[in-house]
Amino acid sequence: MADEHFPIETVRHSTAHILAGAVLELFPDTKLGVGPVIENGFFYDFDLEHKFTPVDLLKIEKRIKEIQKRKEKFVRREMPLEEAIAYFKGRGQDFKVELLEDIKKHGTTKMDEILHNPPQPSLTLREGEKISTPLKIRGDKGVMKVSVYETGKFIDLCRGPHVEHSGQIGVFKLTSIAGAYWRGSEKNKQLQRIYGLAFYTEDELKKHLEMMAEAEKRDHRKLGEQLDLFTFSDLVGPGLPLWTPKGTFLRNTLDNFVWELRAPYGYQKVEIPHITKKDLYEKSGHWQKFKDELFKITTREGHEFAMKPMNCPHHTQLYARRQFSYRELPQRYANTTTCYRDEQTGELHGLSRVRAFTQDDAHVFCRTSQIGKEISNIWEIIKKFYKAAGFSLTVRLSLHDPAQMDKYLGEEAQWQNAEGQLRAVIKEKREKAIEAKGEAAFYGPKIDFLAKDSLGRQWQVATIQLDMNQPERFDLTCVNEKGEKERIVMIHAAIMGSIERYLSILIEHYGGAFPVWLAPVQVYVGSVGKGHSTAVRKLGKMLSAEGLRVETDDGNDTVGYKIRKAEKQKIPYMLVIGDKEKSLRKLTVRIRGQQKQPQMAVSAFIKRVKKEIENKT
RNA sequence: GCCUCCUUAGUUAAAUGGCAGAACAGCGGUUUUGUAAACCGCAAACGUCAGUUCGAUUCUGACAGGAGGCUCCA
Repeated sequence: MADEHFPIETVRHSTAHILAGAVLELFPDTKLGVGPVIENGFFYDFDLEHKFTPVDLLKIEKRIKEIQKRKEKFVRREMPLEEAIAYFKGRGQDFKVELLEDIKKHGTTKMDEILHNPPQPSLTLREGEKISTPLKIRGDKGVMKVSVYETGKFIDLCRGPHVEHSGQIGVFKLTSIAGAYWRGSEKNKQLQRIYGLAFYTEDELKKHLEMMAEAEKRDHRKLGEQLDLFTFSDLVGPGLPLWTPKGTFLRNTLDNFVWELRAPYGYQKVEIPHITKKDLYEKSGHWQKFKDELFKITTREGHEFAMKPMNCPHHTQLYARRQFSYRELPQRYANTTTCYRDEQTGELHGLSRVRAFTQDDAHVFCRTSQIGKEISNIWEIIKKFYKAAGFSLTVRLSLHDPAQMDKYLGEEAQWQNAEGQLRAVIKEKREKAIEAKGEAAFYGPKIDFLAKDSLGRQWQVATIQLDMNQPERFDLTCVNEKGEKERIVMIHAAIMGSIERYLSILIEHYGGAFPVWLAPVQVYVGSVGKGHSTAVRKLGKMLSAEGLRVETDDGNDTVGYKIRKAEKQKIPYMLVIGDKEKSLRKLTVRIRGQQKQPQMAVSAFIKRVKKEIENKT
């Protein structure tokens, strides 16, 4: 058990240090990268000839435990920069030297910006520790100094703070070995990264491991196969899911739900081809930015086409078909349609990252004065949609990064304006949003929605994007009250984002046990014995006629076996028909995941199921 | 794309430098069953292509596919 007087980040960070120390003891020639704190634990990057194996992880764990017993003190020392450079150079710690040289040149290692999950160093210090976060310190005589921490023979460049001695590090477990580029750039050398978990107590670690095991059980790739929802084929290719009847049912049902929610707000369905001449993307700006990720097609006459990686440019051409009056605006075009992106093979993952995905996309073409109302409406749709599945939403305002304007279309002033518009909507709606610099799309700022699932994990889901660039590029206008051409704006609104990705989240959220309204099969009807087939079929027909999705089974298996099959398919209701139910006056109803079997009349059962469908529970 | 690891029936999986053993699912039969696995039988697999070897599912390499990361993500 770790000392709870220290913030958990400190405990994790110190654990990372001891990990590095243990690796150095076991593999003395190791060069050290960096070892920050991440969610639930830490990692440390190493460079050495030897390739770590899972057996090494056990050895390293053992050595860490030994160091733990030694209770080695974390001693903070301040060294003049030059001395530190010489020191780490002498030990062959080239990466540390590189970091120090950077401090010398730029005054910072820039590591925080580079790391994907920048550690949030805690400012809480233990008593008697005066200096905290700044890694570099300007000494009294103007000599630049850095802080190093010494534990036993191991010394690391570090801003601290740390626990007092190695006996106080966290209850930990080394979880995996992975490759990671030095400083996060694929141009650099790839180091070996060891990931670890660390908590205050055994109990917390155990709980976390249990959560991970539960997440693994719910892995949508596994459940997708078990529940027969989708599949992949080596002949078709990676990242190209094929949808079974049950999976297709889920897709359509979700899409219909979105459509139902959109209907009151005046959306109209449109349809577009899935390929285009490259000219469209040259004009939109996508070609220059994303040409490597496009699936390209050359026609027999030598013209270059591309599969559409998104729908907005096509939709602009729908709007551009004629001149609209301000009276006809907003024009709201909704389109559930598949997009294609040539993702790197290493990035593909189940349904969450694929090469062919279906967007529930909509574009609102409106006047600047209409932005607030339109975004507010989309926001309402999103809230209703995610509430139905029991997700709690967090909102993020994704802004541009003024330091990297080359990443974006348009001018700084235009961005300021667009972002101001979004802030105004958020304020007017009295919603809370965290602001995130550099998370914007290249054509405009976004309001992103993050959903927390039943295991407490957060996923980015819906997004509303304000685009002032593409209307400019495609010269989209309306005629205003004065008879002048007025520049319009475009709002991108996806509720699920991608159906594939949303389903991956939904499958894991429900653990495959979909609510009745979504379940591909809602009711299972099985027979007890030979004489009950007719009654089973009759009831099946009766329930189907009521619009329920029923699977009947009068095979010659035992009742226990039939129930097992239905439970494994996570069918919400199971009915067994035997002598007792032959008359169909009273049904014995088994509810998924429950042992009790309430008795009810057929009509009462139908009423109950229909009510659940109605309420989407 | 990069790093590490993996690839045996539909699925889960065992063993092996010299015939690949099983479970579940499937199919055929027996049984007619009361809420998470009745019984018997049958069929079905070493990802692909090279190399080493008398002989390769096993060793080596390439390719394909997968896993965990990294990079990327309109």
